[in-house]
Amino acid sequence: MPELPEAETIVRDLRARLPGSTVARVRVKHPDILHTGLTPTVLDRRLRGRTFTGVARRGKNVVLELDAGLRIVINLGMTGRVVTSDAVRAGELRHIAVRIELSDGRAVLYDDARRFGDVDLRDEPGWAERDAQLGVEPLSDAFTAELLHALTRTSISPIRNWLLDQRRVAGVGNIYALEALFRAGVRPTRRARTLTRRETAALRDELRAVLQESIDARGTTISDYRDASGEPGNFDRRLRVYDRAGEPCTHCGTEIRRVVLSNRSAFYCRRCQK
DNA sequence: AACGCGCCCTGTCCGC
DNA sequence: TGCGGACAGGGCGCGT
Repeated sequence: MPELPEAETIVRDLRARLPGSTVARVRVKHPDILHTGLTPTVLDRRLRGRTFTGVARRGKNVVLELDAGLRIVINLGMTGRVVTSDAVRAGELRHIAVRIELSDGRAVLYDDARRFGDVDLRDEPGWAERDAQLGVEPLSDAFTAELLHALTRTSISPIRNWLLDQRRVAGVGNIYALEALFRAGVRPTRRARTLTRRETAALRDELRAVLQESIDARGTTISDYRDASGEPGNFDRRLRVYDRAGEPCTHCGTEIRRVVLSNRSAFYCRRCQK
């Protein structure tokens, strides 16, 4: 579910609620969402008494920062939510996998119906390792047209698949990859290395635009995404191709097509996208 | 080495 | 109303 804009929205909400609070204890209901090697006992023991100092985002990951350089790294998978207990009604969350109880009586809750998410705990060097696995932040100054062009030269993958690989560009998922490709006039099936300089420049610009516009709208809610305040996002009304198979293209009226790439749907306008 | 596929798991929707 | 199948915003591990 959540891509960069949804993670960013959650991070901004938590940033207003979490720093300064101290962990009392941690309860894990579904240990299968813990990162490989991490156990409920270790998580509880290492977090007790630690104080939250900040909240950050890296790609699609929500990063809860604590003193002593500790970080809780949360990948939301398809249905993950991170909220503080004071922001939701009792009973609203039906799949709480991890509950981080705070000394002020509140709790940080990780809820995940499908349990595709991942909760990890990292010290400073451990975080550096994870950070290094992720590609460039698309909203950063480092994400230039030059860089995107250079990175795509060696790949024969369809550009949609290429964009989903978090080791290259961090934070782009299926929705925003397809929306950016539509705006840039590039078909999702095009092999990455065949994009012209003009096309990679347009794709870079449109990716940044669509991600920023979605952040401004507090993300996209298809069905169950909610931000850390429990509110749905508003960007779904602005989607031009995602999940619009059979509907007319907003630009030319041609029916939007659906194709399957690597077992995941891709949507495009065959007239507007070359 | 890079790539695509199957799979992880639960919920929802659609056709019969 | 019930049931089976398809599908879902992600990403890992595997075989090629």
